[in-house]
Amino acid sequence: MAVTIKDVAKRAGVNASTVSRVIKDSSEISEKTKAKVRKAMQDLGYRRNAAAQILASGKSNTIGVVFPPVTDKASQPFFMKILTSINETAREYDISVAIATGHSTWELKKQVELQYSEKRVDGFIVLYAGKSDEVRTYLLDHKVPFVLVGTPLERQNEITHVDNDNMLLGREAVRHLVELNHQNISFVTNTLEGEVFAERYQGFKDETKRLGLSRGALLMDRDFSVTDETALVVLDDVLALKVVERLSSQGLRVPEDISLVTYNNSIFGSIIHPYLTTFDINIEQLGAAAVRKILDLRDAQQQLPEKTIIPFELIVRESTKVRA
Amino acid sequence: MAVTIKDVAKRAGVNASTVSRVIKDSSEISEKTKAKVRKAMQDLGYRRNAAAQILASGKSNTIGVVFPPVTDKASQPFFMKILTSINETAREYDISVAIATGHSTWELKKQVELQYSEKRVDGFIVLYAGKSDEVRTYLLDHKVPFVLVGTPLERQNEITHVDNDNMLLGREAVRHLVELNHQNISFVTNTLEGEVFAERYQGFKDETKRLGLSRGALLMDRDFSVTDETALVVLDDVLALKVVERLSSQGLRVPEDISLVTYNNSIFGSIIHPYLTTFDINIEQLGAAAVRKILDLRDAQQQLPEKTIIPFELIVRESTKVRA
DNA sequence: CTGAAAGCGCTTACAG
DNA sequence: CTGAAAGCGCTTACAG
Repeated sequence: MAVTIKDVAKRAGVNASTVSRVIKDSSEISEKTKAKVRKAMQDLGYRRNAAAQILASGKSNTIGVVFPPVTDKASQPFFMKILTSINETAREYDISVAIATGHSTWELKKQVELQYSEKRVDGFIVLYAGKSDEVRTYLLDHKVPFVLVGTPLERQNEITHVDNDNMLLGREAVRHLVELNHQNISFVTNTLEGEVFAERYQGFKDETKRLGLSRGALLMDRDFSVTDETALVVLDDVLALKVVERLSSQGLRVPEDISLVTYNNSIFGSIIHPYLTTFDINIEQLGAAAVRKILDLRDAQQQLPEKTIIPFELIVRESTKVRA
Repeated sequence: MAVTIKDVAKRAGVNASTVSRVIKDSSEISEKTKAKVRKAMQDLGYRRNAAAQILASGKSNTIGVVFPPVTDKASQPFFMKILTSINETAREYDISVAIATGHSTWELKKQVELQYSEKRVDGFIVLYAGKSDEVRTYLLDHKVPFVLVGTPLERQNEITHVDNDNMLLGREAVRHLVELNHQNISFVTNTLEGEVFAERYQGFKDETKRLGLSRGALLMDRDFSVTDETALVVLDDVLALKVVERLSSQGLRVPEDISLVTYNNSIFGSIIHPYLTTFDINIEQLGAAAVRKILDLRDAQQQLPEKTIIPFELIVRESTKVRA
């Protein structure tokens, strides 16, 4: 059958345990022996058997990625992008990725529990934050290592998480618009829930207040309309598309009549004109940082929960301009 | 540590091998013994150790899902949707899912090779079709079980694949428009490559020809414009958004002046008006069928490559109307 | 229908 | 620096 450690050992004229040590590049082994063994591995085309290694070592070297329970939400480009980034970073550390998806938190919890109890994974990266749910409760209760992408609304102090600074994101949007000479600025949202809205809006309010420009939030619903605004901060790209359309039906053009800055830099922002001025939230780094954190947690190099802030970048495109 | 098969055996007063047989619900074991053993498993909270099972059985019970090499492409909703569907179907069969992502076919091939040679996966589902590449060559050359989602352009006869009937999809689009009394219909594309374009366009041509309405394809580029068309068939949702915009800038409104039918029923089609009339290609079923096929292949219940056709459904929304 | 035993391919104290 | 041995937790012929 396949080439095993024993075959390599025989060919190299050493013991199997030595081969094992060479595989993990143990500093105990002399360079000479290492070279000899590596040559034998080469010659034979040796590949480790993952299952055997996991069983013997007790480490799965696999992390589970938990998607949000709503399938619709999961089809946003964000998730595929971060999954790619997680997978690539994991590979650098020779770690595999398993996934948990489902239509409800109950299903998700079942999967998470199964994967962990069958020792398929060493820990999890959870791709949704906000309020606590069954999944998180399970992880916390059973002291399973995990990191959250986003900011938890509860027990924030006990959860290692990775996120952008959404408050700052709120403030910076205002700053950009004010630099373009805008004064009458509103924040547009289609939800009042979730930590993303809460924090971006808070940042928006803080900054407008600081500048003496205080305004409220506009809810994007049937009755949405603007009054004297010359600029808007919109919660995300997809919503921004709808806002542009609505404004247009009210005879307002972006950016000629009204400027608009939004978030996420997803593909939605650059399909049709005006291409959207948007904050890139650096999904690649979010994913990479999440992987590093979960590995730290697993190896207990760091036990205290901490928050990692990922920088963002303003992408100026067509939806904002200087107020005349 | 964790509860093992031995603990269960002791508690149930049987041999470990009997417990193992109960786990896989072997017909050799009496119902009485099964009940006894199951009770013991319950009491002890037994969970199998996945790695041990894989090592001993030689089956990983995991399938690898290979994403296309371009990250941009991978962020289309299609991929996350099918991944979800694959994962859910796999779960029904007690199968895990591993993923392979990368920026180049070379990276992808490296991963695929690694996963297979380390015996992490039993086979693969490849999420992109078209021309052959390193990945597919590797799989074919090494006789690795795999199924393609989409239609291969080469060696089609040797590859098990799952796809919609794109030719029929082309014809049906014409049919829908003709039913609405349209006669001057063109096909709009932004690429001349790929089997999706080739087949949908072929179907379009066949049907228009049959009806004596023959027209060519319009390439969506800088110079795009229509002449006497009253209806268009557009290659996909995202392109359709751009087409609507371009038409609008030429003073043509959809569907008042020109009808438009497109494909994929992605989220892009229902963000802004006109919501697009589109064919739902049934991604869930594509994923589910792919899983079943790869399991069949693995278990060699069926060795001959075959094509599985997944049905589609026309979703009529706002972008098509009866020609006055 | 059930048990005893060997084995899957690694890792890791323990010795030297 | 290297080897011999036990063990990780299962599965699966082989016997009876």
